[in-house]
Amino acid sequence: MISKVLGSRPELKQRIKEIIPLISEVVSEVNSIPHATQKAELESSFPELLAAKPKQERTGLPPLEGAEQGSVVTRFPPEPNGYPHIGHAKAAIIDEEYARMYGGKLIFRFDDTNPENERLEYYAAIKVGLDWLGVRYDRVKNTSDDMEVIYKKAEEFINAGHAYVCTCNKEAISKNRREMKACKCRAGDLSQNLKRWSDMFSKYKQGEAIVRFRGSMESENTVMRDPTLLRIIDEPHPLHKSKYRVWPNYDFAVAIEDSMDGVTHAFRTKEYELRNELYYEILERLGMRKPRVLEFARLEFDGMPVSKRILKPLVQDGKVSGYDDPRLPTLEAMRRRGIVPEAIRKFVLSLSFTKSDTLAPFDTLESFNRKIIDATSIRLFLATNPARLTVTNNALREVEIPNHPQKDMGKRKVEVDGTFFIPGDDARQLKAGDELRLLELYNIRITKAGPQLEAEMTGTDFRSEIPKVQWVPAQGAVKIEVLVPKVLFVNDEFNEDSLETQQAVTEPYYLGLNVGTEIQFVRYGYCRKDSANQVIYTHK
RNA sequence: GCUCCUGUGGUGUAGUCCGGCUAAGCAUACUGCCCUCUCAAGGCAGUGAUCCCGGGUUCAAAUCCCGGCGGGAGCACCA
Repeated sequence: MISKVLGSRPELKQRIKEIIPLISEVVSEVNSIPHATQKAELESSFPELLAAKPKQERTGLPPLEGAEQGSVVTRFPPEPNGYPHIGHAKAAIIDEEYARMYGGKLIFRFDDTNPENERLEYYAAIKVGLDWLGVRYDRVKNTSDDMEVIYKKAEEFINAGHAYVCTCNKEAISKNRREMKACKCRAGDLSQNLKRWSDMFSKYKQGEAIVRFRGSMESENTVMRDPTLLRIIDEPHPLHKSKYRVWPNYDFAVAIEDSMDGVTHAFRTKEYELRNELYYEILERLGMRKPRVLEFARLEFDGMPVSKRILKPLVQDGKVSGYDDPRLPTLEAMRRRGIVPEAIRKFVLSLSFTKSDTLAPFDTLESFNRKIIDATSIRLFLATNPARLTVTNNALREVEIPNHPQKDMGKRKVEVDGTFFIPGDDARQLKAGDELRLLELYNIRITKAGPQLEAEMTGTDFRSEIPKVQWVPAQGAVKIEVLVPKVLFVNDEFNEDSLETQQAVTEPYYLGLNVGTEIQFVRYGYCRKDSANQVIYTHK
């Protein structure tokens, strides 16, 4: 009660000591009145207090610190070294949402400074993925197009003594870092550094020399112990072939690019957090404008790894069919499976912008997806592990069945001749004498149970109290396979049963549907047509 | 090992900065009812959280302070 009063009248806080006795007096007075009388008093004098508050769902991301309407610039900087996945989606959607929220701009920048990893097909795949997601950007660029600027900044650094060229081998550098010791290269004078720098473009071989940031070998933050800024890579670049062989590494390139591109808010995942100090320090010494760097938790689904290190062998060993295998968290796989971009966006936003580690709930994604696709999914009958059913006194030739219970999606004509397939699971539970309704058709009573069921029609009127089952006419039944993706990894072990194939039959109407159509098989679940004889199970 | 980040129901989050208008909101999952020729979608209701633990400050702490513990990440010439 005290809290309530202070909450609505914060100015009374100063006089708290005087108020407390007053409040307790009033409270005990009210408490002495019978409950029913209290309620009646409330209803007559303050009816608005009893009205229920409307529920409100949070939408969108939390406000951005330091963001001004109209001047926010964000960027999505993937490396074109693999196929886009849910992790990319999260980053891109956050980048775009904030840009939109503040009427700003989104830059789509390929962070392609390691020619050993980049491939043309990945540039394309990432772009396709973004377009599919519906992420709209205001500018596309490649870090590799700015090499001249980056070289200029590197020279500026060397000249100012902020960087030096180190010719020690990897092991020595790593050892020195751990032991907080400087190597003799660090003490080299400007002329030596300049000479070595120019030699990096010709004389040195890959691995023989790197440009190092002059940080502090004693820093608590290991990132600051003279990290690499540029190195030699002789591999031809997919865009620039062999034009360059000295390439900046991530820290150097990103800081310069973000600053130059006018980025105001740079988002990255948590594992980069220790690199913030370096990022800011590079820009400080270069005298360049500093964007705000903010980090968020990685997004990964339980048992659905995203890492190339894990996925690549799976693809190579044929454990999965490719990067679009429906068990994978790649965008292409999710698309094939029937996950819709709007659902991914809603899902990502529901995760909010936080640094806490997330065990992502695939359930929630499915739920969002189901609500979206339900309105447009055509309803069809499917019988898995089909059992044959003969209705001995069938009198109907044809029925018309609506394609959707609420939406007007047309009707389909289904021919019947008394022989059907029904789901094996349903069939197994039937005994002679059981009554059930063949959905949208008529009621039957089982006369003979077993794998070859027989039944007689008992009426056409709809009866809500008897069980219902979907059916497929035996004549013209289309044989299809249902691919049911399950969790890929269980306890870090590849799940050999992660892809189940179910044999099924469906209505001839299926044949006329385009590949990619989302279907809700009644009483079974949502599936996406993948080919003439295969569907992929989306979710329940 | 060192350093950094993080810890709210089964799950994901809101609230935490600026302690009190909330004996913790929303979503998802689950249960029940309504609607419906689906075990879908939609509507309604319900179950479920000593706000990681222990101290402290205060009239008042999920929120502030101290100390633990759990989880994650970084310690590359990868991003």
